[in-house]
Amino acid sequence: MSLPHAILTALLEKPSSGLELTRRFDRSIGYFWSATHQQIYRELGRLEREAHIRALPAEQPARGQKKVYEVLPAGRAELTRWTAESQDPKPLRDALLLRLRAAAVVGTAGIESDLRRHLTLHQRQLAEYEEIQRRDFQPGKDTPQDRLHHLILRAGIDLETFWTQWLTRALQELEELPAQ
Amino acid sequence: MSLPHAILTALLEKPSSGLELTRRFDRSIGYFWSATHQQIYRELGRLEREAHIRALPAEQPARGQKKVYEVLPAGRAELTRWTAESQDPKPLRDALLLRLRAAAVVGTAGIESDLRRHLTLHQRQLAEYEEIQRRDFQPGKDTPQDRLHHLILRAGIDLETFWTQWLTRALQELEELPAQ
DNA sequence: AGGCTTTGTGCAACTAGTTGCATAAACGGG
DNA sequence: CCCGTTTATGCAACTAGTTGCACAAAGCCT
Repeated sequence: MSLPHAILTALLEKPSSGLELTRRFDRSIGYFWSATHQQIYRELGRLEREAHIRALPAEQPARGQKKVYEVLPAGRAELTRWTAESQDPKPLRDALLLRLRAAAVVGTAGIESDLRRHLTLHQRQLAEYEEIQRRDFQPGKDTPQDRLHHLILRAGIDLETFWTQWLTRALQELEELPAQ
Repeated sequence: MSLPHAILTALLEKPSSGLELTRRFDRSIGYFWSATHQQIYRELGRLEREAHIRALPAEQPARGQKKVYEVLPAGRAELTRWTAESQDPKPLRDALLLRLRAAAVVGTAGIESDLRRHLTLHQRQLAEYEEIQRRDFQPGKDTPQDRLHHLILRAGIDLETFWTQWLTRALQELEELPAQ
């Protein structure tokens, strides 16, 4: 139930077309709420129907024609409401931990290479986040917005740090285990 | 695509009925792959149809009658295959980070109390994990199974530690922010 | 014996996300 | 001017997870 709110947030930051949104999701909001262009278009349709957003007037709004959306007051109100609403954290769901648990029963053969691959991916993601931090969060920039964005980025950095450390340890443990 | 494998793992650890599985999910596997009893029954049905598991012979298998399942060789083979298979980590999806990003646009009013609530919940979960660690992982127990289970538990502990630290910092930052 | 709660199983409808494909305009090169 | 690529929009079918409810047996209390 969060995709519409992710879109409202993105559109408030800057009115955009479906494709522009898709690209921006790939770079920023998508780091913690990813979406495909199909999802985004479907949701834009819904939000427009509910009068939370509207397409900016264009000359010839035809198929294959860029359509830029902006948020209406009702949309902003809904986002404000949702943001302040109390929501339960949803339980962790991680296939890798599950696989390790399965490996404890059927044997660890073959899982090591995938752990190594995951480690590389998380290291890469961590490097990307740190690059963003270096580039976008110089000591000078310090508006409330910057501080919040930095806080969110820090969550990403810390999570990726956790995974790289944990995976390193996991690989070490696997090595010490008697071969099965 | 992991629930059937979670169930196979649980059944290999110990043959069980649907309700027993549900309870065990609440205490162990469910910490990283939760499921409701409805999901579990549906999946048990599927797994039985595909001959990955079978119900242990009972006198009168009627509705409202306990049905204990065990894993068949084909089921174990499938679990072994899945465990060793290469799988991409799925991108982070976290509503709280999204809400904070929204708050950067529409204002942080009202979000603080929920952050505090989340902090309490994560602290509680952390305490629960640490209790399990104390109880189930004494220095003596050191079979390969124990080591893998401990490794998984440590992931849970480290994740909850991350969240408590990050939320503490987030609350601190919010306080320092000019009221909106 | 009659009703009340617990144990156990399960269906049906709904919601959210994913995958695969279709379509059209615009643009750039030969 | 045709033709392939890029930009842009979108539908349809599928998969997975959630929510709400139903129903039967068994035990337990009075």
